[in-house]
Parts: sequence; structure tokens; C-alpha cells
Amino acid sequence: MSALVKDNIVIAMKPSAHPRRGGRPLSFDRDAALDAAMRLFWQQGYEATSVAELTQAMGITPPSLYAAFGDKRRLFRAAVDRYLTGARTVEQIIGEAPTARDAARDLLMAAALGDTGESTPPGCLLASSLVTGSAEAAALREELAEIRRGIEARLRARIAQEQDPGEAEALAGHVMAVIQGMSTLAKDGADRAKLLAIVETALAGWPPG
Amino acid sequence: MSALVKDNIVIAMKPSAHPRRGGRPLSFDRDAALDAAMRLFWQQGYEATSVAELTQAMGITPPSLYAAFGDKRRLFRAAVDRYLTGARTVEQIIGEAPTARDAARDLLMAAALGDTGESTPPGCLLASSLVTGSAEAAALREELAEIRRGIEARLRARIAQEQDPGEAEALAGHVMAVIQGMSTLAKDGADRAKLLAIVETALAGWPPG
DNA sequence: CATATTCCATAGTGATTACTATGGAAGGTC
DNA sequence: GACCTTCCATAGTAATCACTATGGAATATG
Repeated sequence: MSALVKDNIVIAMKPSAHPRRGGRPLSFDRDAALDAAMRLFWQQGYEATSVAELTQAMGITPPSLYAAFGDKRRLFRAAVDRYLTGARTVEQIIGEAPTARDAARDLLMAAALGDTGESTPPGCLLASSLVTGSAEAAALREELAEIRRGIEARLRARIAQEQDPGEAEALAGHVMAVIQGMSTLAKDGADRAKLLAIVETALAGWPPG
Repeated sequence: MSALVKDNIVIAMKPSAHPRRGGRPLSFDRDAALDAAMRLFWQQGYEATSVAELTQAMGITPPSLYAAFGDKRRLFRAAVDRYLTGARTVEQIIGEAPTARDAARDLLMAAALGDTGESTPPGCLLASSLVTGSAEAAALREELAEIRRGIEARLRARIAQEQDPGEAEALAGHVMAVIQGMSTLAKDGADRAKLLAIVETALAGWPPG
């Protein structure tokens, strides 16, 4: 099976790996369309982004959006997954760091860089697109919260290799708070230099291992 | 003039201070209604909260909401103002702190306590209710961003009394990032003890004055 | 008690929302 | 070239949205 499927969504599918049986070919590039949707959700958030805005940004019509992604919720999930498998994953960042402090710093640095890209919206898609929401979006909000708690758990586990558990929980929580907070500061206009200075300040109190 | 007026909204008005000239009396308590609206905006955010939900929570009908507050945007601004004039204002907190570090700690503590109230939604209304939003809400988002930047500017000015300006900017930014971030952690389920531990961790690297 | 003033309940308005029915278009296959 | 399969454009659907028109209710005043 050459296509990645998650939650009944075809996430990554190479055309040549999927033998076509005839029929009209897609007139749009799925990855490019998903990328456009991701940026709009990143900039405006999930509920404030309408399907009309999505289809306009993606360059397709509503029936094409629904045929390719299922519905707005699954499109959003696909956008989040695409976001999370960007340059480097959290596992890679934490796994490659020599020390827990290095892991924290690398996560903070990646967040600061990601929050202030020149060709991407300010802030972080995971941190900002569903901070609050209606009752109807509660399940989706909880999915994002679960992803964030998972990231924190991985960092805490890494820190616990060098610090006692209580210390590890506070340090991991502090790092997550700064990551979340820098996203909003970036959306409020803070530039990369400022966020990087905040990263250094956040690490200044790191206890010796 | 015994009524406080802001942005053409009557914000605080004592009935006895406003001589009535006849006519049907209000059948709802304006402060209680505003309080209910504030909690709903705090929990769900501005755009994800409908007027139907607001009127249900406030115990009034749409014409009463529009008569008392003007429109949804002005109701939201009134809710934010009510939120900001809660127990203690930022000026009071910063003004009463003996040192800049105390000011930072007191702001962080107030945020941690406010984020985890027993009878209020988790998180912070100012930090979370319009992190992202549609183009139509851009002006309102910018108003909240301006309020947040104003808080940071006051803290930075206080810190600059004891530290050089570059240090003050990074320290104030770090405190704001943690305040913002703790709001989301609280919405994700973090309890008060955890947030208070994060506050201590955040202050661990404070440079000597 | 009639009138004036202010407020409320009901039933809307016009626009927007997520999503879809249907006929046609664009290919592949035999 | 006819048929099959897949996709697209258009024009919707039913529900929801922020907001309001209108007649009645509840007071104060003279």
C-alpha cells in the first residue's frame, strides 16, 4: 500500500504509485492545495476560516474539496499533520539532542524560527488555530491538546533522564508555556530576534544536570 | 456624569445614579448579564460564540442585548474591560511590587491563579479569546494585541529600572510568553499546582539587580 | 385614567455557513 | 468511437449567522 491513510484520509499519495483506472485526471495538485489550506488555517484558525475562503485559496471548488478531503474537519486534520511533518519532527529534535537542555533549546529554537517565517503566517498552527472554540469543535480541540500534551510528555521523559521527576515536569511545562506564548507574541508582531532572546532567557535558569 | 462611558458603551451604571423618566424597567441585571457573556467569551472565544448562545447565557433576548450593548463586538469589548478591571489591575500589581522580579512574579502568579479558578473557565480571556480570527475580526484582534503589548511595555519599563534595556526586553518578553502559554496549558488541563511550579521555574534564571 | 417613555417577545431579515445533487468534461479501455 | 470511470462547474440545500421591525408590556407622570 503506497498511500498513507489516516482517519480515512489519504494523506500522502504519489500519483505514479497509484495506478489509475481511467477517468478524468485531477486538475489540481493535492499537496499544493493542502499547503494553501494549511496556511489559511495557520493564519486565521480553524473556525474562523470558511470553506469559501479555503476553496478560493486552494484554487478548487467545494465538490473537489469534499471529494479529496471528505469535509472541513478532515481537511484541517490533514493540514495539521502536514504541518507536523515539516522540516523535522519533535522526535527527531529530542532524539538528536546530546542533553535535555539541548533538546529544550532546540525545540524552543525551532518554534521561534517557525513562528517567524518569511513566507508563512506568524505563530504556530498547532499552538494557535483552536485555542478556543465552539462546543461543536470540542473534539477537534481536544485532539490538538492531546498532540501538545504528547510533545510535553516526550520532553519531560527526556529531561527526567537527567533531573528528578518534579523538576522535569516544571521544566517541560515551562518550555511548553514559552513555545505556546511565543506563538501569540509572533502574531502580535514580535520578530525573530526577540523570540530568540526570549529562548535564551527561558534557558538561563536551567539547573545543572 | 455618573455613568462610565467607553467606546459609546455604557460600562458601569448605577441605577440610583441615573434618574429614570418613566418607562418599563430593565428586567435583567446588566452586570450579571455582562458577567455571563464574559465567561462564555472566555471559554469559547469571540468568533466561536454566537449571539444565540450569548442571549441564552445572559437570560435576555436579542433586542435587549442590542439595546444594552450595541452589537456583539461592543459586548465583547465590555466583557474584556470587565475582565481587566477584576481583582487587581496590571498597574496595581506592577506598582506595588518592591522589585522588578517581584512585579514579574506577581504578574505570573496572578495569571496562574486566574487561569485556574474554580468558578471561571480555564485560561485567560485576554490571552485566548482572539488568538486567531477572520479578516472581519482583525481590528478587534489588534485591539487585544495592543492591550497585551501595553502590559509588556509597562513590565519592561519596570524591569529597565534595574536592568539594562536589552535584558529588560528579553525578560519582559519571556514573562509575557509564559503568561500567554500558561493560559493554553490551563485550557489543555494543567492544574494550578503545575502552573505555579512553572512560575517558579520561569523566575529561576532572573539576573541579580 | 390617559398619555408618554422605555423595555420585551416574537417573528422575522438578508447574508453566510458547511455541504451536495446533477449534468457535463476529460481522460482510459476495448 | 462507444462505453466506463473519475472529476469539475454550477446551482443549489437546510441551517445558522448578526441583527431588527413591530406590537405589546410595564412603568412614571400629570
